[in-house]
Amino acid sequence: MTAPNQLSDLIGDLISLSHRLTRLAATSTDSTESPAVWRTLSVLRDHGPLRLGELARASRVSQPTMTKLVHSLDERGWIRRIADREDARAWLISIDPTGLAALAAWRTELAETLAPRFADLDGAELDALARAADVIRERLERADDEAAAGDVA
Amino acid sequence: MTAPNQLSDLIGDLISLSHRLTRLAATSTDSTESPAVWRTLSVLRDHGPLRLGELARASRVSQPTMTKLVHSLDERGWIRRIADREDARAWLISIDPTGLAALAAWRTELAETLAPRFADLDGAELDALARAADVIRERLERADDEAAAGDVA
DNA sequence: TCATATGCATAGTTTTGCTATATACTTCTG
DNA sequence: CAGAAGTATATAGCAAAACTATGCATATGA
Repeated sequence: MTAPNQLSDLIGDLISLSHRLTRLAATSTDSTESPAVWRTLSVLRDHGPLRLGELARASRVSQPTMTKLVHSLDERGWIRRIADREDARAWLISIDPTGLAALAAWRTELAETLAPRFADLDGAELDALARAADVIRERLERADDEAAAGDVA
Repeated sequence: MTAPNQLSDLIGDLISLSHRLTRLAATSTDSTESPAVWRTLSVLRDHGPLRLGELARASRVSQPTMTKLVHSLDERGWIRRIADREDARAWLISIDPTGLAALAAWRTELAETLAPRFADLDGAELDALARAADVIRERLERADDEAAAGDVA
């Protein structure tokens, strides 16, 4: 059965599969970086510069956790802290070209490791994966926006 | 662009999105259980009874970690340890009806929380998600089998 | 200007998972 | 059949990652 008619089952399956896929990725590369590092860099790459608090919400970690993460990313030179001229308490965190390169390298390594498993996909399957990725990305962004509600107005 | 022509980009995107979706799920429910609990129960539900070591590989954790997990699941009554009559060192771990119910309850809670975000999907999008889930599941099982290579023959 | 709110940093703890190793049983060899 | 080697799980101890609570500096508004 390709299409469960219960949205609810589909969501449950997607989450479980995501868990397992995440673990597969985590154990597939030699990278010693935590998943949070790549998640954070990915968010920065997709969104552009964000305040530390916004970044924490988008990456779904607490603010203190993001403070630590940003610290370690900064030491590596993978991000840049730009002082917010409009608010001396705040920083804008932006991904450095070095970080972008590190992210790209990780994605390449991951793809090389996993590609064999996905090499035999036909066009329709590839298309389904790409469409699914788009849908999920869109819903995640929406969730981020809602989590940050109040910032904008 | 709906279909990146680089498989490699698609894989990178899927992994990043999985990370974020996993975090979204983790912070969306009131469940105090670790993701590993649900991942393990899901694997048991899909595969049926497995040896502890096989379960560790399928759930992508080390064997000692799975020993602890199984211990805590056992205390809760969510799984059963069945002595393997053919090998006194080994156990077959099977999901208990209670565990199945707990898993179902978590999936329901998750679906109720997340369904609003996915409520406006059209048929084609739903189909793409379902097909993507099938493809990913298949590749994960294949990865599991390879990790356990040697068991069968 | 003082009170309150907000953004980030720090401290300390809990959770989760790991590596290394021990124990018990099985299997193979002579 | 004894003993060596291998395999399945358990235990010990440690490292990483994320949390809550709280502190400090700046902003905002009466």
